[in-house]
Amino acid sequence: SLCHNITKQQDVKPGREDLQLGAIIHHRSPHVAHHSPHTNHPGAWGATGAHNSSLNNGGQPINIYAQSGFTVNGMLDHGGLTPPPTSAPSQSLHPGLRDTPEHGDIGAHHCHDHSDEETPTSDELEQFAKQFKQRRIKLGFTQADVGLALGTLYGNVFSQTTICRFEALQLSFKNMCKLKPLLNKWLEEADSSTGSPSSIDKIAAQGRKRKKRTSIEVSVKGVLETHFLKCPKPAAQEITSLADSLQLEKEVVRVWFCNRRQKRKE
DNA sequence: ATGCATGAGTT
DNA sequence: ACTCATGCATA
Repeated sequence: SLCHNITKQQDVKPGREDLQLGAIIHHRSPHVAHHSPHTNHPGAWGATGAHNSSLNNGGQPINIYAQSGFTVNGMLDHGGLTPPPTSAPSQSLHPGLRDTPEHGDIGAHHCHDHSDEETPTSDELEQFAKQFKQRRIKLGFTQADVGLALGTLYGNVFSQTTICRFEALQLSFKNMCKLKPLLNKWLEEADSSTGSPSSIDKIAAQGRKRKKRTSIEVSVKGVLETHFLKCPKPAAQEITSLADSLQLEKEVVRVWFCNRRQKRKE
């Protein structure tokens, strides 16, 4: 629900005006091995390797996934290391909703005005995201570094993906608002920190079995796209028949539509 | 950077 | 069964 005003320009534009100042960060890149060439295979949940984003050793895919809990649709064993603390209120905010409307605060008088506590506007978020990225790069940190730092700093770890999406404004307005304060704090802490950071503890792993990512052929995607334009929210039965005709698992098609819808809102 | 997937909370 | 926040794995 952010992209309305925010420039979500058609991606893929090599040279953006954005400055990648010569901050050449080398750091050890976490990319690892690839494996089995065969793509999807209904019902095959290979244990996937997980690696440590930062300090990855020899490149050995450390398999942290246990054999125990499955995750077949809906059922789950909760094992996630989701940081429990902080925020809990996840009130729905309508997709199309813009700035948060002011509430008539009766009796609630907040006289302190910190740097920014109030909900930012889309433009402010855009500004911040841009600035954030620049400084992050100048300071020599990767997106993954930041995500990890947020964890050691505030207990909420985030992935490289999320930081990336934040910078690219690809999160919902609400989500952007939630993360901004954290990233802002990290930023302050980042350039002012001289050499105090220690922090290298994060509980290792938990077991989780994840379905191998299905690779949908381009031609098939085309068909899905076409259907999406006509009906972005197909009924269960339509999904079933569509999946059947495309020779995909129903679940895969269902998820595809969910993700497609979500993407549209970004 | 992005595609498909998971899971908690809603509808 | 959906939305939303989030992330592993991969391009």
